[in-house]
Formats: sequence, C-alpha cells, structure tokens
Amino acid sequence: MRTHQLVLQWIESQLSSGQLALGGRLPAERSLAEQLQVSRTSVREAIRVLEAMGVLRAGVGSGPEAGTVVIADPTAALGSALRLHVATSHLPVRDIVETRVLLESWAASRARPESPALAEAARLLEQMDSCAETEAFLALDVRFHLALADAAGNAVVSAMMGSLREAIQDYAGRLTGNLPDWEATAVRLRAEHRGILAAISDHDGGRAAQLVADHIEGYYAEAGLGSGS
Amino acid sequence: MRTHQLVLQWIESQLSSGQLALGGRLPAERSLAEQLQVSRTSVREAIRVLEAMGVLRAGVGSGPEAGTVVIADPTAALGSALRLHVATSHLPVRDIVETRVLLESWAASRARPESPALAEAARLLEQMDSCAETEAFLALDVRFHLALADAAGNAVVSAMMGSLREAIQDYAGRLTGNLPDWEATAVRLRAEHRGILAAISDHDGGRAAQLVADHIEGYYAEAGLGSGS
DNA sequence: TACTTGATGTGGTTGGACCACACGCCTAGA
DNA sequence: TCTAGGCGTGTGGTCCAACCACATCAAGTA
Repeated sequence: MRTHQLVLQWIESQLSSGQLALGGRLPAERSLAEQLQVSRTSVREAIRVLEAMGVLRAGVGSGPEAGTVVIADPTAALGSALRLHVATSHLPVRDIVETRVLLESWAASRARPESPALAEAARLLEQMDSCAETEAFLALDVRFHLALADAAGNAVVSAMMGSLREAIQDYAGRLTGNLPDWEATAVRLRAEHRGILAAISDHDGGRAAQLVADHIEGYYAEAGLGSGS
Repeated sequence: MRTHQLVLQWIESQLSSGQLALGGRLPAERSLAEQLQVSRTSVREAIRVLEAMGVLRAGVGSGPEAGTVVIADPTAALGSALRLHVATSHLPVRDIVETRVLLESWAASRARPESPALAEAARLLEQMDSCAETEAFLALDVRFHLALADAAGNAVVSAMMGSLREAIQDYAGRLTGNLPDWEATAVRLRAEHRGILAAISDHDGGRAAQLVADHIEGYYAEAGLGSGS
C-alpha cells in the first residue's frame, strides 16, 4: 500500500462515516501529515487526487474561504477522465455522442413538466431567441441540455451528461464551423427545442425522447461527425 | 496556473498528438522535471492524478515492466469518482441503480447475437451452473453483466457500467445478506440470465431490454433497496 | 557453464526550507 | 473614540536534497 493511498483511505472513511461532510474543512496539510504519521508530500498527493475528482477544493490564504474543503462536483471528475481517454483514442467520439443520446432521451422521457429544472430550460430558450451571437447561443444551448437532463431528477445521469458534454466540448465547438448555414440551423434548433418542451408538457415522454434523439443526431449529422477522432 | 497542472497539460498534449500512445513510456520523473523546468514533486503530483484516472501506471524497478506507462482503464477513474461521491451522500444509490438499469437495458437491446462478448457471457453462465459458493457465483454474475454491456459495442457505456458496478460493489455485497432464501434466488437468477440471452439470440431487443430491467430491479427489490445510503 | 554480486535506473518517501497569499489583531495616528 | 495601516500567523504552493526499496542486467567468479 503506497503512502498516499493510506491518506486517501483515511479521507474516504471520514467521508463515509459523516465526520467529514460537504462544506467541511480538512485538517491543515501539516497537521494531517503529523496525525497520520506520513510526510506532507503524501498528504498532498492524496489531496491532488481528490481535487481532480471534484471531492476537495484547496484554497490558499486564511479565513473561511481558505484551507481544503469538501465539495461535490462529480462532473469535473468524470469529464476530465473521459476527455483524457478520448485523447488516447480509446473512447471514440461516436460512442460518446451515442451515450449522450441515450441518457438525454431517457431524461426527456422522465422529465416532469412541473420540474424547476424544466422552468429553467424554458427561460434559457427565451434568452436564445434574443441572441444573435453564435458563441453565446451555443453556451445557452449547453445549459439548456443540461437543464433538460436535470429535470429527470437523477443525479448520476445529470453528472454523466455534464461530463460527456465537457469531454467533447472542444470537439463540438470545432464542428460548428462545418455548418453550411448557421442561421438556418439556429432557427431549426430553436424550433426543435420548443417541440421537446411541448412534448414534455403534454406528458408524452415517448415523443420527447424521440425528438431529443433526432435533435442531437441531426445536429451531428449535419455538422459532419464520423471523421474519426 | 499551478505547476502540476502545467505538467498535466503537457502530458495531455502528448497524448492528443499521438506522441504518447497506449503502452508508451513516460520519461523518467527526474528527467521530465528537468525538461519542463519544474520540480520532481510537481511531476509526481500530475502523475498521481493521471494514475487515479486510469491513464498511467507507475511501476518501480527496472526493465520493460517498470517506469510510468500509458494504460487505458476508464472504469477505474469513473468508478472511484462515483464511489467517493456516493460516500459524500451526493449520489444516491437509488440513482446509480436506476442508471445501471438504463444503460444495461439499452446494451441488451443493442447486443448482437454474434458478438464475442455474448459468447463470453454464455460461457460464464455455464460456469455459474456448476458453482455452489455464493461468493464465486456473485463474482461470475458481475462478469456476466459486464460482458452483456460489452456486447453493445459502445466503449463509453461499457466503462460506465463497470464503474457503476464498482461504485456500489460493497453495497451490493451487503445486500446479499438480506435475501431470505439464497438458493431459491440463485435458481431464479440463472433462469433469468438464460432468458436474456435467448431474447438476444432471437433478435428481440425490446424483450431483452425488458428482461434485463426486471432482472436488476427484481433483485434489488428482493434484497431490500431503499434503506438509504 | 552456472551462479553470485554489484552497478544502474526506476519510482517511493521523507524532512526541511522558502514563497505568496489572505485574514485578523494590534498599534499608531487623527 | 474611531480609523487606517502594518505586521503576525496560518494556509496551501513549490522546490530541493537525500535516502530507500525494488528490479534488471552485466560483469566477475567458481
């Protein structure tokens, strides 16, 4: 057992037992090292790992905002991990898109019309109407789809959706340049978004799921997915 | 930008550009530190992060098996990340099970009868017939379900299935103790497994998906999911 | 030829030192 | 008394030098 893994185990046990909860602060690196009888280096390596997994956030200085505190950002961990494995060409972009269609379709079929996340999605849609800039439009589009995923009320699916999006963020951005007529595409996307929300409002989960699948696959087909990694 | 993140960027760029591929070896920590003009500590912190994400594997000693090499184990990263966030009570076990049902049902509906992974699943089923020990049976059960997920041919779904399983491994193990009659349950599980494979062989993806969903949800219902974390 | 032994190179770990930063007390001035 | 500035303290961030354990390979020896 390597030393930093011992520290990882200790922290995980503190989390599991509830002695360390969301928002809680870890002991200072130096005192934790002394407490566990390991070097500060090993403590720091463990903290780095947990930081990369979205479990901790290290802040310098003094006061309430400083120190190493417990956060909860599953998306960060899954996202960077997926991105790295895409970089090694072991997770094809096609599979990521396919998984996104699967998750988001399910979320749409499960979304409750009265969900707050859905109201947020509707708000975002209005903002997109009065949005001429391509970049801003895409940013709102991302938030719309994430809100759609949240509406299903499944934290794991929400986190996975966010991480999938993050993993192919750059890739999707480059795809936009391939579109023959952005204005026309934007008009179509707006209409499809409204159709999805309408289906959910009608309690027609099956139709909503189908619309979402067509929406996503249609976009990638038009922008030219399939050129490999 | 913290120093170790600079190292992370460098390594990721090497992966993206293909100058560092699967099975390739990273420069030695000391020489990489000198090359990037950072301390060995920072290099090690970056390596730790990538190791936790299943991208690298560090090995001591000398020879071909030693050094820091590039691997591809997306399951490790997603699994430990999910497990940690379950520990912080921010990812309910119920959501994990629900997501597993979603992914595995989809995989079953997509699985091709001629897939090698499906042949592997059938082999595992035979082994389970001549398996009396509860623990060994469950181990084979895990491998069966992972093989089922692989049969869909989507690397992302396979990785996510594996990580979901890993995240609730301990939890599922404890559940087994709740079963009123293990022998009867084992008989039922065997029959359901065969039903799933039969549906796939019949090219009846819809039935296969439904059987998988019933199979998983039935097990957790019988073992008593819902007692919280 | 077969075995032993040492050199070499790898990651693993440690302790110490210094830096930048942010807060909060504490003092000097108005 | 009240205010403004400075300095002490504690935090993480970084670096260095050294040592250890381990695995391999090559040279030397029986």
